[in-house]
Amino acid sequence: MPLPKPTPSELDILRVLWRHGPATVRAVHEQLGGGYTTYLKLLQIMAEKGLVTRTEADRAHIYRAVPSEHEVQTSLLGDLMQRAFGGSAAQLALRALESRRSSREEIAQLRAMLDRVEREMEAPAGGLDTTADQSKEKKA
Amino acid sequence: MPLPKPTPSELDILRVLWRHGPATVRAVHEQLGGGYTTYLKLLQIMAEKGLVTRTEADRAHIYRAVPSEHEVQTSLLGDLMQRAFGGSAAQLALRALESRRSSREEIAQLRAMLDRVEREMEAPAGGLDTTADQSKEKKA
DNA sequence: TAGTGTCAACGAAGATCTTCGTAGATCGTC
DNA sequence: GACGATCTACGAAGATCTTCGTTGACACTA
Repeated sequence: MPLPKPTPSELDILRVLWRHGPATVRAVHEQLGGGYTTYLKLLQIMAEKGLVTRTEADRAHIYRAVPSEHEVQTSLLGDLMQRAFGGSAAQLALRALESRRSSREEIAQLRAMLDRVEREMEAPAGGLDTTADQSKEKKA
Repeated sequence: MPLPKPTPSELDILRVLWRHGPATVRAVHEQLGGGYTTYLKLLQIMAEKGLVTRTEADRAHIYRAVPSEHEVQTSLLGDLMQRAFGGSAAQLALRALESRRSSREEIAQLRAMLDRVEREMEAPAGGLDTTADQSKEKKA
């Protein structure tokens, strides 16, 4: 198994690391509030799980997120898609859009995405690889 | 608080109830495999939580899903949207579509949805600016 | 009526998640 | 060198989730 799915608390921490970059326990703690050792413990567990790495050069260790935000989003979404949408990404997207606000720019992005998806339907890019895992990212 | 978010196991059970309609513990158990009393216990807990109701007329009680599939999907999606996508439904939808297969029909549905969303953006729905919404607001 | 099977109820165990207190090491300062 | 602040490590408690064994009630039947 590549990386475990982060728990809600772990996701909170990852979000801090994605936004602020590598950080100490104290920095995370100050961003999120609550007990200092709570985040120490969580970060230790996350390091065991492989969700973060740490540098022990200084006395206050520096933690870095391992998976990118993109990867985690894809993973969590794949999970929910399987569990609640019968594996249909489109049904999920439909549900996401149906009662919530989006900007014009986002709508334009989505149209472009639909165009792309439709184009790729005609060009057989790969087999029926419907794995729920995060797949390889096309490096830009 | 309306209804709690179903746990993964509870969601499995709800999916059976949505697909098959009201069912006994045995029916759920036969659909999902595993120990009989596991589902008995889960359904009892779900009844306490309000996720299902039950009819005790017969010796084998009949359980019914309380929230619709639609409602649960919306709820779980809203949760994930907040936790992992900074509240952006469009970003979530984009991520859902970017590496997964959808049918032409689903893509057409999505385009229609985008059209609708965009139309609703332009039509202020009523003369009054009843923006009882969450968007831009000067702090009080 | 004794035996077999099905049912709900209950309790408990194990896993995971979250939180925090305490202990011990280290650093800076007086 | 003593003191206080800061840090890691460790353990444990409480909550939730999942699973299952046992018990007692009930029903069918030979």
